[in-house]
Amino acid sequence: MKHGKPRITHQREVILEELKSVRTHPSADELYDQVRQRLPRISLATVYRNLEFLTDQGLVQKIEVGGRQKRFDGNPEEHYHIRCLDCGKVDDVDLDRIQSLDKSISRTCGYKVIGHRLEFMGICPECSK
Amino acid sequence: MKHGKPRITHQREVILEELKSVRTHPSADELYDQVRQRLPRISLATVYRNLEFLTDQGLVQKIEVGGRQKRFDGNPEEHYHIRCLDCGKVDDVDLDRIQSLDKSISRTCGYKVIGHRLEFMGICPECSK
DNA sequence: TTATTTGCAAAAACTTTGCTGATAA
DNA sequence: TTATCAGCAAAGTTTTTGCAAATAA
Repeated sequence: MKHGKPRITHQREVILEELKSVRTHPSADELYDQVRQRLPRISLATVYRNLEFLTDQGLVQKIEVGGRQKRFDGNPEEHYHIRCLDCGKVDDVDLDRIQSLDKSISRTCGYKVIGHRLEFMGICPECSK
Repeated sequence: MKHGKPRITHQREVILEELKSVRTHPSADELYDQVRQRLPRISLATVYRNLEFLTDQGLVQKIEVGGRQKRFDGNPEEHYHIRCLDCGKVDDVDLDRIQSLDKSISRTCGYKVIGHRLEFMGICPECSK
């Protein structure tokens, strides 16, 4: 974005590995806690900067679901999520991306449609009990 | 939520009127600027508190699209939005709510599905020029 | 060597909260 | 009258940034 050739730093590798190792969709500070178990002296700013970097590189994705904090997903493929309205957990949803939506909206709204984001909301099995 | 019988204050009325009067989807501070033209001594905290109140009452809705700030919509009916990736503007999208999605997800993911949110992303006509 | 990255601290951006006086009913 | 609400200021939460030291290549 603003710099020259990116470097592969240890922090960067560990952040990517840890994010890819979980199926949850952690916020930056949750991932920070996780990464600190391997790199106790890492800073939260480094986690934020690298999550931004990895997102720009297309290696992970930033997901902006409801709630206050942004979350990150080790799977860069576009897919949909469901969020528990009780505990806030975010899971993946098994539904093919609906390509036809973008085309149908392009025809009606005057925007150049680039993509869409679909998020389901519900109560997870644990919270349902 | 925590109080007894709500009152109809002047601030509350003006905030609701102003939000209903625009088709944009202002953030709290944008609406604050707008409302201040009629109530110069209102505080941003009052705007935040009343937007929360009006949302709880189902008179408006809080929309949590991409970007940093939450936005508010004077139309409480569920509908979809499209956001310009260039200027950040949010418009309504003319597409019926896809009820079938919730049912199909209920069958596959174990969640009790309550609803969904669909947001399109694109470039608005002005930014396309 | 040297340009990029880190850690730290400070700032920024956005939102919520405590308190006292004002006000709707 | 009185419980709710507003305004103000302060604090809380999340994210970003400036800078000097560390480091990948």
